[in-house]
Amino acid sequence: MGCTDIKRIDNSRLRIPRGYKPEMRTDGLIFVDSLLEQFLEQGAIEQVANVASLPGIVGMSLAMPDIHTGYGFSIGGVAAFDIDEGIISPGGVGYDINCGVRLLRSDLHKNDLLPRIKDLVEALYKEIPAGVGSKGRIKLSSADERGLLRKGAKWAVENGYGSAADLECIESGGCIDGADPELISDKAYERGRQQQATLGSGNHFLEIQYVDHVYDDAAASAMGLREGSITVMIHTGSRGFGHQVCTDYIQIMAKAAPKYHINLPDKELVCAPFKSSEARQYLSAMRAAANYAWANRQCLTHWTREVFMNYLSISPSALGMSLVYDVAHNIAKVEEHVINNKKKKVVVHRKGATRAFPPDHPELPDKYKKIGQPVLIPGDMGRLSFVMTGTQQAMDETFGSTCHGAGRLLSRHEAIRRAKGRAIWREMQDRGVIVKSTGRETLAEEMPEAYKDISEVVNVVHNADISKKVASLKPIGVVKG
DNA sequence: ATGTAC
Repeated sequence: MGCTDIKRIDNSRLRIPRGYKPEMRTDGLIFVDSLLEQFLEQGAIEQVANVASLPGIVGMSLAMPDIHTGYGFSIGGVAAFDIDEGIISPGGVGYDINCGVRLLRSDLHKNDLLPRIKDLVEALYKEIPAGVGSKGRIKLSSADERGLLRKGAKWAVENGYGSAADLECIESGGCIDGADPELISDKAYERGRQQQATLGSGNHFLEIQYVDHVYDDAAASAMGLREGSITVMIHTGSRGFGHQVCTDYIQIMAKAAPKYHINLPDKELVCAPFKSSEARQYLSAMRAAANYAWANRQCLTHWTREVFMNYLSISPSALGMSLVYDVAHNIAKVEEHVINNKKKKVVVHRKGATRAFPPDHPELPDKYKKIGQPVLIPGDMGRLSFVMTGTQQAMDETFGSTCHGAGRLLSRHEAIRRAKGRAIWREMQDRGVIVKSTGRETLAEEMPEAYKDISEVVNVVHNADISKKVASLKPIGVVKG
């Protein structure tokens, strides 16, 4: 009827019109089909609308099909703001700054590994520190840590963790410029010093998988993926370090919003004008946390290769474990996008969303110029994960972004309640997945039924053409926090 | 996600 009703545009898109809430400056757009629409939370819709009311928003307030309610901004949200008139908001990035995923391919076949998978998972579990508050194997001095914050994965490679070739296959080369170690609190330094090169907890994991199905031969071949070949996926972020940075800057920005007369529909949306000193400081600290996460995934990669080589008694070349790609799922970046036929710099917030740049984009390494940026989308530990590629449609419609995962279906609490009296590890084993975790509660929170079906989520973004399916990956061994 | 409430 009126211009205040949510309206389905097509099979993949739902519009939240500007009139839905009086303070909205632009429309909201949620990528969901009618199947996933039934799981759409009212709170998440409100959050998309709230983000649409922030100053300087460019284009629409967007959300991906894995949307759910988060801190201020929904998880699965994408929003871009004008450099001159817009804002930056820590809630638009989230607490786990540069939580992200990397995928390693190998020359192993699943048949090489299946008979010995249990011991291999045990071996990985022994070498990869995991769990809440777990401490790392690397002893960092404060000076080391400052270098790491500036250099990210480059620091890891310089210190013997992996090779220079790895860096080419990481978003932003695994090192984002403009990180400032001076803007980090002592508390963050202390947490970060102990936790570098650890997996963490919750939905973070290290997973041994095999390529289940190839949808796009050319793209899969460019990534070195063949049906049956073994891959490893690592999902982790900036641990307590990024959490502390977010906490510190939410406090700082709580004062900034009233100072700059920004009207907030929800106080969790605390932000500051992009050009303000508070915003510049947050951006520099956030970049340090992003680099921390890239170093983290790089160090864990090194140990993963070591465990595989030692366990199988094979050489690096026989293993062939190279990095396919590494993406950030929680980050704010200054990027150039075409808006109304004009190139414009904007600050893109991706919170539970993946960059999905198209073929020929200058930020892509040569080997992916033809196919577009690899997009890595982890599912739950029982079903599948997906590899996709970025598209021009994403560039035109979503600031070069797509979904990031399955999205929770049950709250952690509800999942634990439903898992009472069950042995999730055994249920997983019966499904052909060997799982090793620090605690049974983590397994309960992370059991497959706690998540939406990743295949349904991926179908929406594939059909909307904001990324294209390349391959599905089936888990066979999982290390969890 | 998180020294899962300073």
